[in-house]
Amino acid sequence: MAQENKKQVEQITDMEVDFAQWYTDVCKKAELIDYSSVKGLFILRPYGYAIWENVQKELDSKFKATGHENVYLPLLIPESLLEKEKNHVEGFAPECAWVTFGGSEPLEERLCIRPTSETLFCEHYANIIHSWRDLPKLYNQWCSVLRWEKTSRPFLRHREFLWQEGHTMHATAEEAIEETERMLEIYADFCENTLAMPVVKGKKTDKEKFSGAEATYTVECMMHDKKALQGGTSHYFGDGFARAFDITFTGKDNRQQYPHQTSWGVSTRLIGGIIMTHGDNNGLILPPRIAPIQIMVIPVAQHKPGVLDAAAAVVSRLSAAGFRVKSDTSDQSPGWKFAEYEMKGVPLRLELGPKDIENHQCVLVRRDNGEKVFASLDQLEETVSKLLDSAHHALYSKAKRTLEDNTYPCSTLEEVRETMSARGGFAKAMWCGDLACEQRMKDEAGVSSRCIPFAQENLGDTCAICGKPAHHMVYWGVAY
RNA sequence: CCGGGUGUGGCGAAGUUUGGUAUCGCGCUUGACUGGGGGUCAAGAGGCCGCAGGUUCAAGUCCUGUCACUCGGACCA
Repeated sequence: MAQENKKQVEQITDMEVDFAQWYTDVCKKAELIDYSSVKGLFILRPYGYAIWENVQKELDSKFKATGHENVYLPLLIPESLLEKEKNHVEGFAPECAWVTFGGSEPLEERLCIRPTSETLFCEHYANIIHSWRDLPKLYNQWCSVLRWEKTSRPFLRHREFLWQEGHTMHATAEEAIEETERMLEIYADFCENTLAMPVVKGKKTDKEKFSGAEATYTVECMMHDKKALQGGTSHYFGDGFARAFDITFTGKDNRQQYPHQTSWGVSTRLIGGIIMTHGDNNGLILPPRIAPIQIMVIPVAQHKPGVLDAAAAVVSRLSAAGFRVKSDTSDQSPGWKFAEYEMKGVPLRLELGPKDIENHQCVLVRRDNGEKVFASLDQLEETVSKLLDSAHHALYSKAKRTLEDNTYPCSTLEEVRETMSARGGFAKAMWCGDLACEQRMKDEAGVSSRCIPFAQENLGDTCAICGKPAHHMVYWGVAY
């Protein structure tokens, strides 16, 4: 019954032919995105935005469940404020956009359109944190930020993008580190259990860590083209920003001290990850737990008496059971509708025609594997629930296999270079910890360090690059 | 930012070499027949040829500039 090998959608370039073009085609044809008149600023169309709304809904409830509160800080940052933390401003200044006029009057101080809000949070925290009783502060904000990137691509690199940024302050370093790890765990859980995207959890090297952070943690995913995409990051700042912004509190011991800080975020880039992790040559494949429409009901021979009523009844039943369900009662042919919702990645299609109604059944077809089943209308809710669940697990396992099958242990730089140029994917190799070696890996093998995984393996005692004693096993790869 | 490619109804293209009435397919609108994998027929609508200058009697076509998209690189989370 499976039809996964049959090409149904001709407007989408095959990913084997041109992966970048396939990706762009899917974004456009599935109506996730449109271009605007300014480079790098994209329009999120209803279907694309709906995916983001589901991301927000899921994550927001996880944040709230772990004690975080939502806030909203301003869009603009005075230059003097941005400059307070040296490393931070060095990292972001090259890609800031500036407001220099208010109406027709030049401003006395130019204002940066936020590329991230650490500085704003710090300024605010300096005002509201005075005592150990004021800690911890667990804030999050959903907003957009602006970074003047030189090249842009739908979801993967926007100049303006939507994200959430959590910013927290803690009395001790231990607490802050714990928070950093907790949030990374939430991201990992969300990627795997909601988006069906397996991750490699780990720590960034100093070279790859966030500007101004003491440590950056990441979840790394692998795309269909075997390149890496960072799913989310969580940073530990120590008290560096607190010192720069003069944030102090009086401890239980009546001593003035600096609080310890974290920040963490995910962005609409995750949507690009979903597309490139699960999609195929017929278009998008959405994991059921994030899909805006989980079940599309397609009435067949809908002009015949009773068909539309039966379809509406199925929609209200499934909707009452908590599923996200729609029906397409337009006068397009059923075949057209099949292709359309396949392209849009709807996880489950429900066909309902006169023959089905007569037999008190419907036809259910899974998007991920094309499997078709005839299901009695009696246990419809249970059947649908099981199918969506299996689809989630199948997508996860498939992606997990891709990740594992394309991760290669390597013992020398030369081996990394050969493996990466021949097959792509991730290389795992031992590393001494020197920036020079990391740089050589980039220059000579074309890969950057993705992370130092929490799950360390001992592949040898010496650095794959210089041969000196190794301290870490690192995942290397080409990143988006 | 550097290098290559591309901008012509909503989409995909031809036309540019050699300047001379704006073309084709899909889609769209209306109607009829259809309907279990992108249906058939008929009649219609829709274009400042990316934008701005210039050359010319005449510019989609030639020249200059500019913007955007795209591929590769550099930069970047």
